[in-house]
Amino acid sequence: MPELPEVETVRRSLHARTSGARIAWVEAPFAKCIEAMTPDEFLSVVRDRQIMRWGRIGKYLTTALDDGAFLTVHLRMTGRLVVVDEEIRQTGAHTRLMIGLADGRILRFDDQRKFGRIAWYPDQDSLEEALPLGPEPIDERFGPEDFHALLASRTRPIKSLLLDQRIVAGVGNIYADEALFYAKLAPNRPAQGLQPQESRKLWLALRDVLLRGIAHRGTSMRDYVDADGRTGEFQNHLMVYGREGEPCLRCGNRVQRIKISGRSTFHCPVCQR
DNA sequence: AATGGCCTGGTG
DNA sequence: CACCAGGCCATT
Repeated sequence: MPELPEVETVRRSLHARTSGARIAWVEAPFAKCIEAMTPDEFLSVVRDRQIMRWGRIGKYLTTALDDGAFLTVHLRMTGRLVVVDEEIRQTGAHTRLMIGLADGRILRFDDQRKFGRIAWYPDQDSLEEALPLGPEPIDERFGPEDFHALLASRTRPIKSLLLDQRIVAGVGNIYADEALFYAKLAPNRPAQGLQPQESRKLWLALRDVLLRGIAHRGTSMRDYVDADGRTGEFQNHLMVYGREGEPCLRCGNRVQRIKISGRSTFHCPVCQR
């Protein structure tokens, strides 16, 4: 499930492979994956444009084109954006969109569950307006007091806030559970009940686990691979996520699974308080 | 704030 | 055969 570290890993591999490439053609076996446009309309705005650089905002991949326009790609659950070297238009079973590059390669968007979306924006302002996201937790300008202020006025469980992209951008189910584990906080604690020293611990844990996720090139539970088709390896370093019934790696008690905001939530009821 | 819909492959 | 996974959006 691509969260901030996975999307950042894809961004890096895409940038290394496709910056400077020119778009030649588009084919959309699943037209709905393009937001608010038909495939023909999409082709008309991206044709012959050069991909300048790949960026990331929260879980959105962004790409700047040479005419000032931007594309965004959201992989949602099962989306993959891979660069295919063969000139053959080889279609995978779940290929939803192909962006043909002038050099013969293909930027292929595969998505088993059809949740992922690509969008085009004429400029940076319209892009930012369309994505009302909170601050990046790994942004240097995002301090512990900023984080505490976001939590102070809210009654929802702390985990719900971590998952809310308008509060902080990029955190999903895996890294939320991991950060709460490292901060030793129960996921259902009301956000406003956190003491400044507790929110500071969570701030630290969140940044740490996201940066380590990036360093390990993301978590591959089932579908996730980067633009080169490589899996990540942070799944080998998870403390609680997916470990229901197994011993807590800190205290030995059983990891429990509960539901918060309709999401499976893995935690240790003994050392997370 | 909580719930349902979008989706499809895998599981019980 | 029913149900679950889950990010995000729309609806209540």
